[in-house]
Order: sequence, then C-alpha cells, then structure tokens
Amino acid sequence: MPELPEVETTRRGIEPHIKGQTVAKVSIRCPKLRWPIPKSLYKNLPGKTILAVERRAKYLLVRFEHGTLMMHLGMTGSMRISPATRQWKKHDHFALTFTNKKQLRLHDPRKFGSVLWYRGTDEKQKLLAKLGPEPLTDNFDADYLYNKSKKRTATIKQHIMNNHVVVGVGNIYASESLFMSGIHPTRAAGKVSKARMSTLVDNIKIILQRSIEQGGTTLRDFLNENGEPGYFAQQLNVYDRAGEQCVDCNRIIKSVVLGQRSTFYCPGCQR
DNA sequence: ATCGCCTCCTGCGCGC
DNA sequence: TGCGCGCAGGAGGCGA
Repeated sequence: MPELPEVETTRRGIEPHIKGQTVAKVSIRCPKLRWPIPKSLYKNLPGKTILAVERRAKYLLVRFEHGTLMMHLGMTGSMRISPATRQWKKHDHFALTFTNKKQLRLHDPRKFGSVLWYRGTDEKQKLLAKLGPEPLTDNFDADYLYNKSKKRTATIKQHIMNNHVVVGVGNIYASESLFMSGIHPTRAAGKVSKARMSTLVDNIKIILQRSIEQGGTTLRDFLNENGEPGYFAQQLNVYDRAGEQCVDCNRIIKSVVLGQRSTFYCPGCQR
C-alpha cells in the first residue's frame, strides 16, 4: 500500500527516465480505475514533451506545457519503466510510450488508483485545492497542528489521516507515529496538549523522512524487468502486531477499528 | 464545517 | 491440496 514515501520514491525513480521525453503513444488498456481514464489523453499527449515530474500529497503530477497528468497509486499501484516491446502483464492498465521506445506503465491490481488530466493551475484542480500542507515542509509544525486541532472531537488518529489537516500520513504511519509519541490513537484531537502535538509532528517527519531515505536504495528497481519495485521493509513497532509484546514495555499490543481502519497501539506506552 | 459511513476492486488468508 | 468466503485498504462522495 503506497504511503507517501513510496510515492516519492516512485517519483524519483521515474523522473530521470521520462523528464524531457516526448510522448509517441497513449495506451489505455483498462479505463475503469477509481475514475475513468479520460479518452482525451489519446489526442492531448502524443507529440508533447514532459517538462517535470512533481508530487503533491500522494498524487504524481506529470507536467506538460498545456496541462498536467495526475496519477494516484491507490493501494496496490506501481509504476515502472520498460522497453515498449515488453509484453503486457496482467493489471497493466495504462502506459505512455515515448519516442525513445521506452514506456512508463501503471500496474494496479485493485484499481484504486487513478489517472486524470487537467489544465490550468493546481489550485483550480478540485482534488488538489483543499489539501492540507505537506508533512515534510515547515508549514507543518506544532503551532499549525495544535491550532488545527482545537475543539476537534475526531480521534487524533483520524485527524492526522485527514487530508484537509495534513497530507501523506497513511494508516501504517499514523499508528507508528502515535506510538512513537506516546499518544493513544482514540484520544480526541482537541485534547492533545501542544507539547505532545509538537512531539507528534516531529515523529511524523522523522518516520516519513527515514522511509524516503530507505527508498533511495531501491530506485534502480524501476528499470528491472522482473517483479515489483522492492520498496522497503518497514521497521514497524505496532502496526499489524496485535497480540505481540510491545518493544518498549512488553505489554500486549492491541488493535481497534477507527473510521473503518485497523489501528494498533500499546496500552502501556500510549495515553 | 464536520463527522461517519459507503464504495470501488482483487489477492490473500483462513477454515474446512 | 483445493475450494469458497470474508476482509483489508486510500480517499472521495454523500447524507446527517
């Protein structure tokens, strides 16, 4: 399940191979992703050159002079660079073939991903307009999160997973960052002190940054013919560890469902 | 404005 | 070993 570090790793992995390349052909094998892949891409992209590959939240933004190709990996999406002659694999839904005979492919078994197109600024793109700050920028700090949480009754875990509050904190890292911060996931967001909120902000940044750095070692996998990009084995302290002992206090890790999402915590370490 | 539930889809794990 | 069932999960949409 791509979290923000995997999306950033994907961006860094594909950028050197597609930036400056000119699209020769668009292939839509299965348009039924989260939203239909727009057919307008067939006429919009051929002959056009990629100017930049950027990221906002978990969206990859491929910039052209006349618009932006916006892609999301959903839960199971992955991208890779391959020769244009390589045969299609099951669940390869979308591809751009470039004039240098290389291809960018989107592979997504569960089809929760998306491929969209928009012209104009990001601010006018509906899905991007209301997003909160990037977690690794200075805009996301203790003052911001504390003020944003005042009077909020939602649990702190759901709060930090809310894209209007801060983007890119997925289910795994939400549990992990709360464990690192000693904050119980069911605590109301508005009831977390500023000091503890500051710790939480620091830990979210540390966890995401560390994961992005680990991803750096897998960048060459975007060119491999076989298998998926390796991504990285996470060092997880609580996620998916219900029933096991806490690494800090030896009490038993518990799980609870919040907002339809499994949540893991240590009843000894988190208050 | 905010909250909570629903939905999309497929592979996997579990029980038998 | 094989089969069938139920569930996980990102995040927008919607109703309250």
